[in-house]
Amino acid sequence: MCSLIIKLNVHGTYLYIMLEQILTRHILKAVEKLYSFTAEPKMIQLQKTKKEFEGNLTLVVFPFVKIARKAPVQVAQEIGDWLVSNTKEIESYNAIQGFLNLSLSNSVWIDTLNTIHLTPDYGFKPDNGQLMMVEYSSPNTNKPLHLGHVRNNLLGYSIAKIQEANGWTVVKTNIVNDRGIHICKSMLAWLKWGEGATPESTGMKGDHLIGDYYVRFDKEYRAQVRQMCEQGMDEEQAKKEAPLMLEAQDMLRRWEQGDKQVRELWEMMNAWVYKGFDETYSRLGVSFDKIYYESNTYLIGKAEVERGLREGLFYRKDDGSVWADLRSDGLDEKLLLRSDGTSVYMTQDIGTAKLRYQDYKIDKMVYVVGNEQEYHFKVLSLLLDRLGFSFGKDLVHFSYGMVELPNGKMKSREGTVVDADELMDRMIADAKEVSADKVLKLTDITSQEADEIARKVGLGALKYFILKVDPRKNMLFNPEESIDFNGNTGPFIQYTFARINSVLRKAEDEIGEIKDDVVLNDKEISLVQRLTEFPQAIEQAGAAFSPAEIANYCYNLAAEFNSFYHDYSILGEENGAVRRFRLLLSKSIAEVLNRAMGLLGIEMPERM
RNA sequence: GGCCCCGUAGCUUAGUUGAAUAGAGUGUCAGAUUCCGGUUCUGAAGGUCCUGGGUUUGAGUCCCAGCGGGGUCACCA
Repeated sequence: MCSLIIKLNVHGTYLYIMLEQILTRHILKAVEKLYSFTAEPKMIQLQKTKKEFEGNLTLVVFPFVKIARKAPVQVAQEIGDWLVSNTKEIESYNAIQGFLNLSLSNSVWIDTLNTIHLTPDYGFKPDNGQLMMVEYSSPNTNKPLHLGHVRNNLLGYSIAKIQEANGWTVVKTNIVNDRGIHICKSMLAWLKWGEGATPESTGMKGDHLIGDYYVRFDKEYRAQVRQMCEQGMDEEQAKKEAPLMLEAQDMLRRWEQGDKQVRELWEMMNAWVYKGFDETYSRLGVSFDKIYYESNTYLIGKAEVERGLREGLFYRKDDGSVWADLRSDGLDEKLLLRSDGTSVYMTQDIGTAKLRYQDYKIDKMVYVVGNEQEYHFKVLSLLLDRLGFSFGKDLVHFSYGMVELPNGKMKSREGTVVDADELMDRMIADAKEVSADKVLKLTDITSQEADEIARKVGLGALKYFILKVDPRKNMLFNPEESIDFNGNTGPFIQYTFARINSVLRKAEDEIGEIKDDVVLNDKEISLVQRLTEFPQAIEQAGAAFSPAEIANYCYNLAAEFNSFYHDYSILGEENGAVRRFRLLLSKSIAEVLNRAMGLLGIEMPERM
């Protein structure tokens, strides 16, 4: 029997032509024979049959009604008749209005499941020979990571995994904003009020220690401004002339001049922060292949802007500032160098791009940055294109919505943030509490294993909570309400996985390829059909830059399995052939769930 | 004000290229479980898909206008 899934061996990997494509071909042929019309594949609209109707896949026949010049039902019947008598995959049909519901033969499903089982990397595409760089995280070094960064990191890591599954070679990168006035503020506050405090002396994580001085600076600075206003000074003027601000600016100048003392302090404090970040990243389970620092790229950016100036791409105003005129592209004029010659954010991004382009053959550049910076990336795209970077024009700004608290936006300076480290601690503690009595039932478990399970479940809940929502949407996080562990959540899917594994452990020797002698029930068919949708889910998630689509797929698959599991026994099934089928089905589902959740950066516990 | 994004059950949300009676979760109420592991399953209740036009055999989805929310338009990053 010819396999329904055609396998083409290309460099050791498989290409799939799944159910829909096979059926599409059959239908094209049917239309050709019946109506002497060569239809385009685009006209074949196949969708999953709704559960209130009989069938697996449904053809929408409206597009052919005009060609056939017959009533929709009649067209559906004619195509249905043709398919049943001329193909071996389609066993029966029913036609309701303009909808042709097709039922596939039992052996199709068995063959499909066997193929999925025997295919390594099922659902993943072969190498497309192209390189995609994904920039994400991009922290400032003056404060610890908060919930907003968590969303960024999870989205960035996940999209990198998803694009890898779509055949790209992905380089994950991070641009650390390690220079600028904000860092000088932390440094200055530490000098003034730190009394030599170090992470070692205080027992604090370095990033938190520095963050406290950033907050301290702001507090003292505002007090100064208030005082100056009380003495009759205009607020705008006070903000500019407050001694603390002047000192910070002076420090930035000394930094730019390479002042030894300032540079040493800067390096010491940054090292503390990096150590703290590394810990957070590692707990969060994200990583980078290459890290860039703005202190290394801003000068390159300046040089690029000056080259653009020489080549007539940009122009200089009387005060010495350098600008790009983007009005012909519907945008405005954009500052590239200040009148004192120093660089701005845009300059740095140009420099970073240049350096990356030297380091890698980038075919596609993706920036994972909040939607508040959409204008910036529109401009950056135009500027890079003008400067001759091939990836500039088609760069992707993977723009995502803000995480809001019940009382509005998070503000680091005001201390109204949900700290990333604390949040992870809390999630893991919650997971531990929720599972405490259940884990105790697993008598052979060590406390170390229990901790590991709590870690996976707690982080799984957090990650899924964030990744399941459409990245474009702003999301609300209420610190008062804990993240759920029931319903459409990470632990729900993890639990399904753990449960399947529990079954499989008891029948390992029975798992393997199955023969064509089992008649499947509706839920089994539906589950196999779900499995066939996995490659599509990956493709769509990649095209739409949406980890949420993977999360959705996982939920539907897990929910459907649980319903099946409730209705039918696997190990208790007496018919050996049926039992073997159910075992293989369960195993395939567990594998797909595991791989899919892996694309979200979520680890799956074997037991929980 | 210009430009961009969002608006679906009380809350959180799914709904790719238009397609059958708009799906879930949560919360509320009512049930199931001799267990292969109840973080499960089944059911009830809950909808002017922001509003009004338009295109179409067919609109939550596409187009136009408006309303509401957010963002952005810095010699900040």
